[in-house]
Amino acid sequence: MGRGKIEIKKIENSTNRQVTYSKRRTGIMKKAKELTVLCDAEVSLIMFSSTRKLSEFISPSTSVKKIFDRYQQVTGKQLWQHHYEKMQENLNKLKDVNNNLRREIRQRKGDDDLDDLNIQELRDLEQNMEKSVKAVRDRKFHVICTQTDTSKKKIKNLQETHKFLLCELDQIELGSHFESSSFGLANRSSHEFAFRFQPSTPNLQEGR
Amino acid sequence: MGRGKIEIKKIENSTNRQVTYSKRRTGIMKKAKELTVLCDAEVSLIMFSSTRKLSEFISPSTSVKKIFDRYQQVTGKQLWQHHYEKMQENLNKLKDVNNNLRREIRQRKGDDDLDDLNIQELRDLEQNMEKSVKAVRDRKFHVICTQTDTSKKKIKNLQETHKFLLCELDQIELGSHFESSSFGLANRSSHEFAFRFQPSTPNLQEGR
DNA sequence: AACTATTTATAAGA
DNA sequence: TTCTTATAAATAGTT
Repeated sequence: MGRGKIEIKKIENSTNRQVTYSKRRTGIMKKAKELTVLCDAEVSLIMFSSTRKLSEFISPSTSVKKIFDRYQQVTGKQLWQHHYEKMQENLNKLKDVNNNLRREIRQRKGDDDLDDLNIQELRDLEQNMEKSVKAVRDRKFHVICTQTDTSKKKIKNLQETHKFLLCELDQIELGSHFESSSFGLANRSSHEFAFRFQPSTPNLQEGR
Repeated sequence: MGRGKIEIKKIENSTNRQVTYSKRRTGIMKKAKELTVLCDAEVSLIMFSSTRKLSEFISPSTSVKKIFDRYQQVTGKQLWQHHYEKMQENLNKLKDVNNNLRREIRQRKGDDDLDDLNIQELRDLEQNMEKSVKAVRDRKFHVICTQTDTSKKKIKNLQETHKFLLCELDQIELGSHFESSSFGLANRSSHEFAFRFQPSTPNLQEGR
């Protein structure tokens, strides 16, 4: 339909191809619309040009998602469904595991769910829990011991620092007496004290 | 394009509509094919007739899935993605919950994971577990008591039955002596015994 | 983007 | 559904 008949094969001239695409795209879109209206059909027409540009026509009564869901139903091609179902399955499995874990915790908490256990199961559970309490208690003792140990060391450290300070103080007081009596500069001694006090106890803060 | 011009509106005559659909479907499919070949385009044409019959044309170089994936990419319309992401989110949440539950159980089992707890948490856990063990123990005792109780009742029941049987036996033996001595029918006594024995102990089986 | 000669699609009828 | 055919519509090549 045109000035001359053309062979249906790829148009090699890029410009020509583009022009033809544009013209025919308009044509096929019109056809799709007419089909929709005349025949009460649902049409989805999606086109990508060789330059990857998207054009689409969807019957107003529907949507791409609807068309596609229906397409999947009819063809039986699952495409995403598989992925989906696997996920759902996973979800349910996790839920199950979750419920079992919760139940175990409830039993171990003695909340309820104990009614389902028979005497032997109760005995086992009790024994198991005794063992567990012991483990927790052991761990607690261990922590306490460690802390006690640390405390002892701290105290020892502090005592030594204290002793050292007393020593220093003695020396300072001796010096101060000497200085003030020799040169009469007693009001300068407090500065001297402050100056010498701080740098000689650098590990006071570190004794954590 | 035909013997007469037609208005583009729904063809009310069902048969006509069907015929037109069939003809135009062929036409639009041909157009889609030509577009694909001539212009090196990727086309997806999906149609549902008013009778819900599916027809499709997909460019040979692609597939419905590819076309739709690309469509989603280009349009940004996510379609299924939302559903998907929600599911994934759910899955991750469940996994987290799961891990926390597992950790709690491990702590309650004293397996490991106790290293993360400080002294106060350990104390609380220990106390909590002591309480739980008590609950389990109580439940065990309760079950034992119930069982003991049931046993006692069973025994009592059996004892009474036994007593009753002895009583009956005595009477039978007395009767038997009397009968056999008075009328000399000693060989009939065994039947009488069997007859009277069974119906007089109907609750023997019920003592479970 | 418009024109138009020609091909193509198709409405109506068989 | 298919064929026929008159006619409407689409479009290739041109401007």
